[in-house]
Amino acid sequence: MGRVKIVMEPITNDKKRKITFNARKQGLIKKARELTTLCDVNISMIICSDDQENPEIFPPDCQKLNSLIDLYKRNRGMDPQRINFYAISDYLMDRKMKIEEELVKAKKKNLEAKYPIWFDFLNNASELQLREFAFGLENKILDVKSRIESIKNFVLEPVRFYGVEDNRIMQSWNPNLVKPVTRPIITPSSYPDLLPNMMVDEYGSFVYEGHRSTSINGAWFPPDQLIHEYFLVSDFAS
Amino acid sequence: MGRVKIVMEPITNDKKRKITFNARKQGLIKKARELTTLCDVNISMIICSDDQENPEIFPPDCQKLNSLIDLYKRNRGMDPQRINFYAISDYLMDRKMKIEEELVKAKKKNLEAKYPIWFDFLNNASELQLREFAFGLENKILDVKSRIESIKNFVLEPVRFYGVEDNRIMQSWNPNLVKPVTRPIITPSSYPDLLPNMMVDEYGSFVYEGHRSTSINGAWFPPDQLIHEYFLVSDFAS
DNA sequence: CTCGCTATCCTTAGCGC
DNA sequence: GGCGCTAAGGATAGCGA
Repeated sequence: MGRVKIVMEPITNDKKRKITFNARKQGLIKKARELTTLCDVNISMIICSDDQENPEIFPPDCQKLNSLIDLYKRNRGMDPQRINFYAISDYLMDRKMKIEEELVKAKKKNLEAKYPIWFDFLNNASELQLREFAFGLENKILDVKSRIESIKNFVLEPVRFYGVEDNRIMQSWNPNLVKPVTRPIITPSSYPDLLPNMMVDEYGSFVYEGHRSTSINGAWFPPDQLIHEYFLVSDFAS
Repeated sequence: MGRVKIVMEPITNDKKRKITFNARKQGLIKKARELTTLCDVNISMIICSDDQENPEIFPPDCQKLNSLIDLYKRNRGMDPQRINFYAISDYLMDRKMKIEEELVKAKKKNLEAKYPIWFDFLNNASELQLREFAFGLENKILDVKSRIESIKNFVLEPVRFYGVEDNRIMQSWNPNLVKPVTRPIITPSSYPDLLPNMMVDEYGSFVYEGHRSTSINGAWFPPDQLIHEYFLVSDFAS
């Protein structure tokens, strides 16, 4: 966009937010219209801002909007097994995009630098230093890649729900099969970047929207580590 | 977008359409997510393609989607006066954007030419020719401007519904007050660029989705001319 | 508030793997 | 099918009228 790169966080300035809202709303609707035209698909959209009295809709024809809503409700809306499946994946999608953005930024920086710093470094470093440095870099790359992959896989499939019973990790595709926790107690302060609604129950499990998540050997795992851990233990769990 | 300018018409090539659909769907969802984050608004979206079994939704959390649909239904969906108001405005929005695109293109062309042709023309033309030419240009500009304005005003407000009774134009904000036509008969072939579903009834009125539009003194008016005509006669009609 | 402008960032069509 | 790349078109933040 123009002039500066935009950081993805709520705009606090009222006037600026309103202007941005109108501009981007127009853009969004144009994109939806284009997708509809180009690919012959049906799109319905409801945009609801506190500043506006009425929700904005696309397409402008109410009947088409309603018929698509009905179609959706018939296919999926009434299926209780699907409800809430994507509650966490939304959060993870943000994380994934942020990580990928960082990767792209890092790549770009390297390209822009075009190695002049590298040659200086090479001339002044011992072989051991170089090996250590390369090893550290490779580890970092692997780390980032595996985190991206685990998040990607996790997002592409429906979210699994986790619980802990008798020191074994329980997981299920159906939230109803994971024993719900009735009394959430503590918000874990050691991980301030956790899901805002995530809490810890009296058994030491993560709780999200009434269902247990997991803790392993008494250690707390932020959601992405938790997923990674799941992939590690899944081989001998099934 | 890349390499070539895209014409806004359905993509017939199956593979290409699918690829474009996926790419643009991603983009659309990203834009929706950004708007949500930046401006703190609620957006719900259902994307339904024939190629996919399930409709794609945004946000991925069904509950949020459902609650926004409910909010919309409470506010507007049940209001019969609003149903169908925007059926024509969708078409007009396309027309408006096409006209504006042409304007921009023409402007650009003039700028790029940077007047060399003009000076040649000026040197070889008589004063009368110049005056006539200027007059013609001014008229064209006014014409385009008024068409854009009328379409713009029309789109910004709810669509009015038209009918003809006793040689007088009838218009109403409520489609139920315009006498519906029960037997649509002829598709007007003289205006191939009319709304695809628009037809002419036995009384010589345009018919769109069961409601009369208008004809004046036996002449057919394409939708935008029709609107222009409405604004001209409205002064002494009320 | 709306419009136009412009610099800059973002999206994406086409291509190759 | 997907991924990565690149060039071109498109969107838009900030500003001024």
